[in-house]
Amino acid sequence: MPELPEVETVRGGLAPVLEGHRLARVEARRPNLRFPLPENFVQQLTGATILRLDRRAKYLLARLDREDTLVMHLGMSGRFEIAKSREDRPEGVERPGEFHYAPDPDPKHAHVVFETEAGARVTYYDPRRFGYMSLINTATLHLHPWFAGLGPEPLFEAFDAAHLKHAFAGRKQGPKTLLLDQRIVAGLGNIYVCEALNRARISPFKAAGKISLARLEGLVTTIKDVLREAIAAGGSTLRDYAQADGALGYFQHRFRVYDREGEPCLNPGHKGVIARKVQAGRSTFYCPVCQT
DNA sequence: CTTGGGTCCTGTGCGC
DNA sequence: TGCGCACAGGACCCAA
Repeated sequence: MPELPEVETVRGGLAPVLEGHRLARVEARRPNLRFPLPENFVQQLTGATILRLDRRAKYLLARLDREDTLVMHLGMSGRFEIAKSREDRPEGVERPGEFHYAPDPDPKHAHVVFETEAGARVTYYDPRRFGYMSLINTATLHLHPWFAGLGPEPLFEAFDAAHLKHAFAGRKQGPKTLLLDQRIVAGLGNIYVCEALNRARISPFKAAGKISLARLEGLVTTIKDVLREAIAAGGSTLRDYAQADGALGYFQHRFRVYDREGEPCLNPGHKGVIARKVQAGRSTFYCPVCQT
């Protein structure tokens, strides 16, 4: 799924049509995504104004002029699309508040629909339905199980080598596995962890507790670099991820290891070939030669 | 506490 | 062309 750069890209795409806008109509086309939607989901959201759209880890947070925040997670295959209301209404038809949209291209997986008073329709699609949404009291959001244990944002200063040193201390698992743990750092996923470790030339399998502080400094730098580059590129479009406006991210063209098994390592100075191994149930792509 | 494995759900792409 | 299997961006839960 969408990892931090993709969620950040989605946030940026949705913000112009949602921030400061009132929801005129909300539709839940099924009672559950991964989890049941709140009983009063549609009722709570209808008429609410989205004050601001934020991101924490891989969660999108729509701050409402209500007690609750709309929390959304895209899971593996979640995606938003924005449809603007059509300008070409039939001649003479003037019905304020009634908008016309092009037919939904994928109605089978369109699970939640938001329409603003200004006439933007935001549809949430999620074939695998690993994504989820909920309404959570804003004042106690940080205490909610989804948020209470989250590690620092990787692009914030609090995420540094000292933090990793502490989090990795005594751990025998590889840094690959631990960096996927949202309690250690929040927002990384399989792709960007593989990419960062290759750039830092650190083995995904090395006991994390034995990585020197100096190499952790390098790792922190590459993590921040790869995330910033990916955000600038609009994220990575693999199978079904797209930006909210339908545009495709293009960071996938800059992958150095992810999904490149058998191809040459791009780090200079050697002729290593990218390998794939399953680690903790997930594919790890790495260069066996330069990642030590 | 750490670690590995299974699970949710559906779609796609590959080899035969 | 059809079929079965492996695999997919996440994260929780449980047992050892």
